[in-house]
Parts: sequence; C-alpha cells; structure tokens
Amino acid sequence: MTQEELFKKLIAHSKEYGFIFPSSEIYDGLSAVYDYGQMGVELKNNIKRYWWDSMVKLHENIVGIDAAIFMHPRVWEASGHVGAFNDPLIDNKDSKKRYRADVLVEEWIARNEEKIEKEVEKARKRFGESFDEALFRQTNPRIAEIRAKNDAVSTRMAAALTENNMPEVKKIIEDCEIVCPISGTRNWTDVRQFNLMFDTKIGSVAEDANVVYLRPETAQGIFVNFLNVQKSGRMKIPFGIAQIGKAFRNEIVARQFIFRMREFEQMEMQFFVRPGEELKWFEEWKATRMQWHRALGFGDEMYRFHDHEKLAHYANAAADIEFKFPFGFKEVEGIHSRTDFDLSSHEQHSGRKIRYFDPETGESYIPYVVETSIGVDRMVLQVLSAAYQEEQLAKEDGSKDERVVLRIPPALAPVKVAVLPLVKKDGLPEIARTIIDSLKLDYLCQYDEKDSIGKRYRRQDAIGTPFCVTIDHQSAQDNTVTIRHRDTMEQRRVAISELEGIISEEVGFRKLFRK
RNA sequence: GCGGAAGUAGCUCAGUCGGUAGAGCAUUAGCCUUCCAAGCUAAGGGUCGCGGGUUCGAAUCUCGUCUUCCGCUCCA
Repeated sequence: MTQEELFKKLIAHSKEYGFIFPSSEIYDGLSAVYDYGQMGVELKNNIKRYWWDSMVKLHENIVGIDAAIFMHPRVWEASGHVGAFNDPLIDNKDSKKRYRADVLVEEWIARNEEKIEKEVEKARKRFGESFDEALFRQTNPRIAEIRAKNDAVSTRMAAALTENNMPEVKKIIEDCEIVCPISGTRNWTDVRQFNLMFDTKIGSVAEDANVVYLRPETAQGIFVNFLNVQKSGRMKIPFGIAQIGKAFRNEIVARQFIFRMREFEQMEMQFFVRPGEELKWFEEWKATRMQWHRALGFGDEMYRFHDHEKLAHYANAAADIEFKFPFGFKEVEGIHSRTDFDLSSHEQHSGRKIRYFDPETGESYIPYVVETSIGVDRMVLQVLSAAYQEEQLAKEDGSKDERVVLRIPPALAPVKVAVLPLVKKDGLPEIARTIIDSLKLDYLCQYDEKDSIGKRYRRQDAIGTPFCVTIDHQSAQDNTVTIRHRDTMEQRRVAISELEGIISEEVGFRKLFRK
C-alpha cells in the first residue's frame, strides 16, 4: 500500500468512525474546514490536556490564559501582520505555476549578489597574493553597476509593497526581465494581493462599524497580557504563559485534510527571559518539546528538527519539529526565539511601558521571548496517521484475517474501556452496568452487547480503545472478568476490584511524563 | 486563480446498447448464546452533485455549473 493510499484510507476511517467530518457536508462541504466528531473531540481534548498538563501543571513558572479571538485592530499593526500577511502573487501563464512576486524579486537580487561574488573570485585568482578584496569591492565598476541595480530594485520593491501598489510590483518584475524558472518565459499575469487575515465588523450599524480581524495567531493575546499576568501572578523571569485557542488564516490554498485548515487550533507557550539568555532557553525548549513528542512512543525516527535559515521578521533563531506524515516530513511544532520584537512593538504602538523590573538586580528591561507553538489539528493528524494500522492475523484454522487497529497511546485514546457482556442474558448485562458505573467518573466507557464478541473487539480496535472488559458466566460466580489488550489482543482474567488499578496505570499521563 | 482527477445508499463500488435504481459491508429490530469480523429472519435508507438541452424515455448522450481531492503558493 502506498503512502497516498494509506492517507486516503485514514481520511475515510476518520469519517466512518466519527473522528473527523467535512464541514457542512449536506451542503457539499466547505473547502479546508472540518468538524470533529464524537471520537475526534475526545482525542483532541486528550491531546490538549497532555500539552496543558506538561506545561502548566509540571512547571511552577508557567501559567495559562485564554484570550479572546477578537483583538484591537492595532494589535495587528504592532505584530506586523497587517504589513507582512499580505502576499503578492503572480502566475506564469505558460507553466501555470504560481509564485510570490516578492520572492521572485528577492531571488533575482540574490542571483545578482552571486554574480558579484564570482567577480571577486575571478579577481582573486588573477591578482593572487596582492589582492585587496575590500578595495576591489569598492572600486570595481562592474560590481558598482550590479550593486546600484540591486539597490534600486529593492528600494522600488519596498515602496511598492508598503503602498500596496501591485501594478508597480508587476512592472518591477518586467523591468528585471524575470523569467519563470519552469517555463523560462515572461508571460505573467497581473500581481494580485492576498490578505491572509479574515476580517469582520463590530457594531450593528454599518457606518459606525469597525473592522476587526479574527486573530491569525494566538501569541498576541499573550503579549498584550504580559503585564497583567506578570503583576497579578507575581511572576518572576524566567516564566511562561500558555494558551490553547483557535486562530484563522485565509489561506489561498488549504489542503491535505486537517493539516492546513483555514480555522485551526494552536497550543502556544511564550517564555519570557532575560535578554541574552534567549538562545540558551531556545535550545532548552527545543529539547523539552522533542521529548514531549517522543514520549508518545511512535518511534524517534518519526521526528526530526528543521532549523530555519531564513528567519521571520521577529526571530533570531527558529526550528521546527517535523513529523513523518504519510505525505512526508512536515512541521507540527515551531520553536522560535522571537527576541523582544513583540513586546517592544506593543510598547511603541500602545504608548504603554512594557518592562520587567527585576527586584534583585534593580534592572528594568523588555524581556526576550522564546515561543513554542504547536498545531492541535496537526497533532491529531499525527496521532491518527501513526496509530492507523491494518494488521494481518493468522487464524487457528489457517485462514487469513485482517483487523484495522488504531494504536493510539492509551492516555490519548477517546474511549478507555469497553465493557462487553459475552451474552445479553443470565445477568451478565447487569454486571457490566455495575462495572461501567464504577469506572465512568474517571474514564470514558462504552457498553456494547450487539453482535458476536469478536466483532465487538474489532469495533473497539477501530476506534483505538485500549481495554475491553468481558463479562462471562464465570464472572457471575467469582467476580472475575477478562481484560483484553488492544495491541496484543491478549486476555487476562482479573478480579473486578483490580480493574481500576490496571486501567489507571496505563491510561494516565503519568506514564508519558515518566519517560 | 491555473492545471489534473472525481461526484450513484452511512462506506466500497456495479449499472451493458438510453428502457422501472443494484450488490457487499454497515445500521435497526427479532432469533441464536458463541472469547477475536463475515450464523438466521426482516426492516429502514437514493432529488444518481445541481441546472439546461437532445429524446416517447437520461444515472447513461450533450452543454453549463457547483463541490471535493491532488499539484503550484503559504504555514501551526
């Protein structure tokens, strides 16, 4: 089975067993929007709790908040999103490929820089020992010419982008005679602007209404509350603020199931540190976060770091944790050293001082920030794609059999226990109900008496239930039941009174945190 | 947006030459009581994505349209 087939099966399975449905399906669906079903919401909630506990419960110096999705429009000016979240796009009509216009121009500039380096190399060979590189760079006319061209183009480009002047951007591309890397032609469409932020209006009367944006990231809710939390919580640097919440991006193309959606959920923690210590903490959080992923037990080879060479406007170091999805290694989490970009920018835009006063040293400074930011939906997809297995079984009579099993880590599994009376008479259902009543306050349980016992086991395998408790005739006599493990399919006979202990050992987060 | 593929029951699909809409699985009820799917009986479930055209008659031919999936772009 190819990875592509596997991915398709996973999507079908997710729908069939109530994990993930296309949004508004009875109206033909809405592109790149999905709903979580009865199983999906449990899985997602468990993932969120695993993250929240690992951050907030296990660290004295990390606290949580839950900020609103609507924020003051000026927040997005301060954050840079109003400026930087606009992508100018252009298509080549021959190759049918789409490019970011600004990237095309940047690449053109970079190629010119390479030409300069070649000139320098040539000269170095020609002059040998006596070569004065600095002087050559300053005086060589060819280099000066290229430099001047590059400077002129970047100035024009910067102006065009700040003015949102798309015809000018196109003219720059034409003037530079930039060709499509695929088709090699200059047959371009117009440059069009795509704003990735959703907007809406607050205020019921149209003329009084103010445009507000749905937040494109949750981080700003933390930054604007930095002083509130620090002061009311008496937090001392270093400390962190964690948040789980929805964010919205009007992606031009959102694809690959729930990997890239227009409405998605993030789990973010912003860690505030002394300036100069940010890279130490950056490394520390990289390691901590990787450990969190690996504890799930999908195999260390499923993960890798990807260090960013090109950094966003706010960062001085950045790395991704990538997971091997059926469609390749892709980012699930980003760890960014955001410097003091956000807090200083809010200080400037709001006119309020956003400083931390260190009572021990008497210093006052704007803290630096190390961010860990993970996509909840991508975690759900990660768990589902790692857990989904089609297993070949050999039956006793030699015939073949297959089962689909979701090997979800027990702590994350939607249903923890299925309680199954072997037959639906002789008092067995009543015993099953008693057991469920004793477990349901702590664990999501399912009761099932329909169909043969084997079929019921398969149904539970398909949704990843780690334990099936089966009540048989012996149970009525000696208060024992069999407990069947999802992964091994092995069964053990245990006293009903032992169930709670066995289950809690396996499905608690304790086991993950111990690793 | 451009290019490619696809839309028939909850799922997977069949549907011949244009002639009353089908199967398996799933679901529900009943029977049977059995520790690893596929025992028996019955039932429910369809605007064949949508709209126009051709035709006595369209799931089928034709035109249009919508939606989804894949690629290009972006990122959590």
